Amino acid sequence: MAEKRLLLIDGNSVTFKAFFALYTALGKFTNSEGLHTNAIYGFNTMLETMLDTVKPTHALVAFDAGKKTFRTKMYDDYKGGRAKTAPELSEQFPYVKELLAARGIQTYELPDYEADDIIGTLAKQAEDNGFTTTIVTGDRDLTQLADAHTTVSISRKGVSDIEHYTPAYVKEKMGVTPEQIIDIKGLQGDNSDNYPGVTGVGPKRAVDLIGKYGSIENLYDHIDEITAKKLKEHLVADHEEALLSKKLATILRDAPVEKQVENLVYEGDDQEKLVEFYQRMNFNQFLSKMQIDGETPTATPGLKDIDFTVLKADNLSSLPTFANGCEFYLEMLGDNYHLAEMAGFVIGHEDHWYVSRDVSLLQEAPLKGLLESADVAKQVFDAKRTYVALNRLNITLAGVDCDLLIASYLLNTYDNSNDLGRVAMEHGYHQVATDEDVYGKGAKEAIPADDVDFFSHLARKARAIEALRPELIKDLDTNEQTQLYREIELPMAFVLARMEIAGITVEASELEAMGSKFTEQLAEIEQTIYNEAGEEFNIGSPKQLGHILFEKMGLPPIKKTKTGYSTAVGVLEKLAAEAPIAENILKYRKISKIQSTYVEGLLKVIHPDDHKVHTRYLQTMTQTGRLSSVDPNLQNIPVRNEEGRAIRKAFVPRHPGWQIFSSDYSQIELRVLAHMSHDANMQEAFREGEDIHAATARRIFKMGPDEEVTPNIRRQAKAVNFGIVYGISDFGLSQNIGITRKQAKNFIDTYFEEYPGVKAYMDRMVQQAKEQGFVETIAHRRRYLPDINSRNFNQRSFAERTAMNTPIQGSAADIIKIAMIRMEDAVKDLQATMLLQVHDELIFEAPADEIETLEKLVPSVMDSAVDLEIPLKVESHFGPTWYNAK
DNA sequence: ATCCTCACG
DNA sequence: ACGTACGTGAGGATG
Repeated sequence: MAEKRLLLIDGNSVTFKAFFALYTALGKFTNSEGLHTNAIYGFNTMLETMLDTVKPTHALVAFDAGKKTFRTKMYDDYKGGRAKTAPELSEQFPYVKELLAARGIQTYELPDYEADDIIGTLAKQAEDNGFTTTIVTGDRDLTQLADAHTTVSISRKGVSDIEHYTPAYVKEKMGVTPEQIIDIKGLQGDNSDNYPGVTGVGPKRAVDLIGKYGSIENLYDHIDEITAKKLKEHLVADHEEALLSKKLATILRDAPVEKQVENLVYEGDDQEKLVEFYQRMNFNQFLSKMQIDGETPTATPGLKDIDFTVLKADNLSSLPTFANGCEFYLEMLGDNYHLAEMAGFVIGHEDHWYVSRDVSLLQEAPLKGLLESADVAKQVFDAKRTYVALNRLNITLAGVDCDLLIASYLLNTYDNSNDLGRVAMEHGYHQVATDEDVYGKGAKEAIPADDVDFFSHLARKARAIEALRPELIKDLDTNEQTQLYREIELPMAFVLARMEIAGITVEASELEAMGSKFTEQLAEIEQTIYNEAGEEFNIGSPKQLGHILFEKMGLPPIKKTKTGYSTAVGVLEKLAAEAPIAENILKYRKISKIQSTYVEGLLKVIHPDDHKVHTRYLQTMTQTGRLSSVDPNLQNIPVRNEEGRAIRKAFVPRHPGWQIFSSDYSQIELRVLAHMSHDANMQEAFREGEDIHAATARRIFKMGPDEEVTPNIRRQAKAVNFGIVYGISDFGLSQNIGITRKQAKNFIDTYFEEYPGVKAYMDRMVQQAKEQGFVETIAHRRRYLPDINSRNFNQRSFAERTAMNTPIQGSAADIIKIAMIRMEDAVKDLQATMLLQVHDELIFEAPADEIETLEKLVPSVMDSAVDLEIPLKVESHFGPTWYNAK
């Protein structure tokens, strides 16, 4: 007879474990309907592991039927005092059961009994019928069921870290046999199940006593042998409790379970149901895994076939005119669309899809005309990427009506994936795979050689754009985000595209000259440090450096990181007073940072043909609405110290005699705060044109009108102003300006007394986030804050600070974006070109004779971008290089 | 891949 | 009491 293997799972216990194992990732595990899925996901992970290792022929998952059981009848307070199950968890139970149905596993619950008793009873039945049984649970109590043919598997920390309890392992680990577990629990009680046991007996004594006497009953038969006086007293006094607790701890082997173990045959997955379930839960990894394990290795499960026409030079004329618009997607491998090879495209509408690998067809009629026509509406995913790439083919994309990527980002900033398949799944659409699924990743990433595979994927992308557009557009409207979308973000994409294409000229020779100077300096400092340390080591390794400083040289470790000693700037600065090596390390760090990131980093990305660097602005990345810049990042070129600032000498205009011109908003975030909070005192300071940090200093230090604001006092006030914008905490402020927490708290309290409108604003934002789940900027940009009601102090505090900061930072981002869009039009008759944006600053190149014009024009466009309750202020600078534009 | 450090607003 | 400033990207070391 073939071996019969039974898998029994404690559904409640494992779901609980899974929920808490993935608790920190709770925010990431939600499906498109807002259902939390972390416990379902974790449960399935555990299930996969167990199915793989046990290979069961029979299986069942038992659940608790309700709160009241025969145990609560025996003892009122059984499992009393437990915190209510979090709603994020309880909502997941029905879906765990649905998952199990799709996986071909029966579930069962029995009124008045716990899952444990069902398992105990079935395990007994299985034993009598010659099964080998594996029990899965998160609860150690079930180890009492371990025997020669029954293993109890307990998940430890995560969901895949599983410990297998055989009788021998129980004995080794717990010091008693499985049958004696209940005696142990009888004596020591159980805090989580809330029953007492014997006073003064903990795990250690319980194991000792049971080891010696075998059982509670035998122990009481020999109670006179106990010599420890206090212990004996307690045992006698708590005799009844001990017996009751033992009874409560005993798992039934004869509950009235209606299932017969022979009927628990494991049927295996219902493929169709499971695919549908995974899709609904957004379990893309499990979906991909099915694809790998499944019989049809190239097709993602659940994808239906799609028709397409392959375009060739000789059938281009068969293309429709697309009077009702079309979907268009240009495919390339890799992120950097300035350079990436274009692999193919799809164009079409209403399930007529035209595809090709030959992008040069786009330069032919009628395709070029279609793409360049403002009258043919194009629906795309990532307009900026498409525009820049088409520009390389001398095609100027026009008539873009909808960019699905931007729409999705505005609806929820967490949906910032640049993958169409992923975004589609976020919105519950599953008829398109992710690029990773089709193209692979890492070294194996490639466009499929098979035409059907590749073209189907392209066609599905186009169809997804068409299918998702109406819903997303409607959602934007519901959120009052249509204007943000149509008038800010969509036009912004093209402004950014043109800035990226323009690029900024960087003189390699300048960087190379700096580089050789730095190389010499580094060698020199390196030698000094080796001498001071008494040996050579890798200064760039925090680990080796920590060893040298704090172990070999015995300096006091001021701060620790997760993995060792901190060697961050703050720490080294404190050490510098007593150890000159610290000073040298700081100098070494500073120079090697400039060398590797800026000199070498920039040299690597200068385009050999035009001597420019072409960054990419990520428009759908940040949680606040700011842009970010990559490849290279041109938003963090050094400026705060002179050595680094010199890098800016390499950034020059594209023509000799031209100038770099830069305008920046002065204190834009504090002005936005003054506007949004309507705080009269802060608004007055800005209207009077006061130095806001000095004004704040006068207020929080209660200074008289004739008292002078010293630089140090102003510096402290400035830090408080910054702190306010960040969503202040006394600790953060105290760290930043080196005062005690108490002093910091005083500053903050006084600040809020002096600027009561600001205090009210902060409270209002947190309140709003709690009530509606998100905060908004002046242009209705949203950020959802699911952690705002978290029971975890840290998560909640972070969400609160974010609620205060995001409307400020995000509104400032809104303002400069509006200015940038208007700027293009404002400078269209000039040769001046907008090149860079650095959050509150715009950088241009222009002929010298246009500078005078720009000095008036640029600030006027910037300060009139929005109408606030207080004026915006803009300052301008220019010079022959970026370095000189100060 | 992840941590640490450090560049910017 | 909890452990903290907000938002980013890049390079180097390390597992």
